[in-house]
Amino acid sequence: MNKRVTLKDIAKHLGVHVSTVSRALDPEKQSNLSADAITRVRDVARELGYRPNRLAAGLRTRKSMSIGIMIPDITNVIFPPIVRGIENVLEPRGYASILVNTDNIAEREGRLIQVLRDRGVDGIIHAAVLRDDPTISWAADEGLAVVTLNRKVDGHEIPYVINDEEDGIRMIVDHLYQLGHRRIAKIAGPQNLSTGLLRYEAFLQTTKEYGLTADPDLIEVAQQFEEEEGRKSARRLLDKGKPFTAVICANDRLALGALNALQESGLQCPDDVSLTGFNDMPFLDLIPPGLTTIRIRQFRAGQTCAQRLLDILDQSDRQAVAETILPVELVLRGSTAAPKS
Amino acid sequence: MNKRVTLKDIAKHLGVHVSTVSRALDPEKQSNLSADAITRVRDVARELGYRPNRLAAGLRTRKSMSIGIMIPDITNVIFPPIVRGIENVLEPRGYASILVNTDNIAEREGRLIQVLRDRGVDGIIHAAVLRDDPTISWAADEGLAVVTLNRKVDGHEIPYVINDEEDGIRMIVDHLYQLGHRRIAKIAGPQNLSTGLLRYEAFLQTTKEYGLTADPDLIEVAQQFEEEEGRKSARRLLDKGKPFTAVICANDRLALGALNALQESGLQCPDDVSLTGFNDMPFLDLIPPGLTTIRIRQFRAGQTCAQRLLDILDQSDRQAVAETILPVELVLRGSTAAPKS
DNA sequence: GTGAAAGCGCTAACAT
DNA sequence: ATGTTAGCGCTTTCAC
Repeated sequence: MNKRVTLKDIAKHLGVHVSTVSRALDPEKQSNLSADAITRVRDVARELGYRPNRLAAGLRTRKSMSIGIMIPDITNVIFPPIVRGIENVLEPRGYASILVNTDNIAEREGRLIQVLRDRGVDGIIHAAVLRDDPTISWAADEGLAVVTLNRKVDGHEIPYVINDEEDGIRMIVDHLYQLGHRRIAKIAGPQNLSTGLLRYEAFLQTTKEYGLTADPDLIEVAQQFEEEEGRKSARRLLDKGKPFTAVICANDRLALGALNALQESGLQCPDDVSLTGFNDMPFLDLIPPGLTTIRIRQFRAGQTCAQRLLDILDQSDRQAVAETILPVELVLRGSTAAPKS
Repeated sequence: MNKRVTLKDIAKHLGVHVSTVSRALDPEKQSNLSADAITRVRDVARELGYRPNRLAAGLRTRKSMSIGIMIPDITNVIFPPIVRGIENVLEPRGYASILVNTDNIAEREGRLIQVLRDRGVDGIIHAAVLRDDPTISWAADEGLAVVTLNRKVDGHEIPYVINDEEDGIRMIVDHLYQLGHRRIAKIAGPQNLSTGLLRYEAFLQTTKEYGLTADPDLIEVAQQFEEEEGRKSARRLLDKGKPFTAVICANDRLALGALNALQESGLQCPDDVSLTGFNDMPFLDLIPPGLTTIRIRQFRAGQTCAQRLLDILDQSDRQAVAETILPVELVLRGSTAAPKS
């Protein structure tokens, strides 16, 4: 356990002042130093195995070169690609990321923002999707650079990156409509999450445009984006006895749960009921009958978010592209077909 | 963008010295302070919205209260639960984690260890599984607390947490043997990863114990733990023309690829060939015919690793439980059955 | 072109 | 029980 080499050590070694060493090691400041001094410092630095102490530098410059990533839960398969996308952009620029999981609990989210701030992060990418929380606005007010993913925060000019949820739902409704479906049920996601709300609203809007009757009995709202909730919701739809030929689910996991419920009731997908998801999770293509879904480019969303954050960090005026809407894509698989009748 | 409240601000507010404020806010140091002073400081701290600057504290105490987590790739579904398990233990204790992805590239791994050290992490949990890299030993030598997951580092008393790979393979071989399989093929994983090597060695050892002939023509070594490699390896096995009734794959992804190759060749699983994986990835149960596999408790592995790291961090003597072997579990599904005859 | 000095915010001896 | 002083390692004015 040898003590770490500091600027002072290098300075002592060369008989120069620490500030000289500091300058020699900073590409920006080398201009006003003798070329000779620069090389000598660099050589000794390498020789002694010098590594800068970023905490000390950060304390002085008030830039920690670290950012916080807030997501609901890394074990949810849609988030790892987002995280990787973010790091793909940030890491080459010298930023480290501190990852925190909010579990969609407001209290936890608030606490974690504090934690991130205490650690001096320069910015936060907020991919957790609670619709109403005051803390993130507060963080932005406090001077932290913030970009949200999948959400707009009302009353604040916090830049956001969202996927085109509405277009996704539109493509699904259109696809089902073209196949001949007219009685389309909906299993919506939690309405306190922006994705849940947006997809639900888009469903209502689009079905209306297509002249489909919005039968309240054909709509269920799941409390969580989880298989079990999808199962229960589908059960409730079936129990009501109202006929339907297709079910649009707010995400893939709800759809997988619904699929399970249908099968338990002896219904075949897509023969008896067509089913759609949203997200295009990994491995979804391997699960029969293959879920028709909307593909979101999670990796790219992460990259884009990170780029927006860098934009803000680079230009101190804090003005950056306010809105970015990423395109989504319809993926056709075996779970949708023309209704029998 | 208001400037942050510091200890000095509180001190000025109360007309006391910063050190008094510092002490009043530190639960450990409150003993030798008047109860009155403590409450007054706390009240003002809350009133002004004081938040400690951990970078400054860390610079002074040489403890950043942050740790590094090194994994190959967070988008690999087996790692998120590990990460969550780690944070489940570390976060309540006030540690933040910096996550880095090595992509199993030695050069990248070395660089990232440096990055973590530059940021003053107190320790590293190393869940990347390259078998030979000098850098992690170097980090341990430098005084960083290190725990590895899934790997022992030779010649260093670095504590490690591993899953009982050998027992897993043994259970699989036994299961297939009981079913009546005698000609068992193997698709091994990359041999530069400890899991790849350990599972391969366990296969050789166990089949020998069971008196099964180790036909080199029934063994393929995949270059990556990926579906496509599994597919190719299975293809090569089939092309050789040697008969086999079962294939033990080094992990689930290789097995899924192999399954694909079998099906393309018109072979049914398990009717013509039984197939096994390793890990029990999420959603694996939904993919037909259901892969018989070994379940690893990833979340618990993460928790255990974190606990070991805390052990080291807490007791300065750096002596902790050197080895932890976690039990694994056989999960029977539809991909294994008795050979046709 | 380089040195001196100050200070980021905090903690930890050492006083009193 | 509290104040004084020093310093973690770095950057950055201001001198010369």
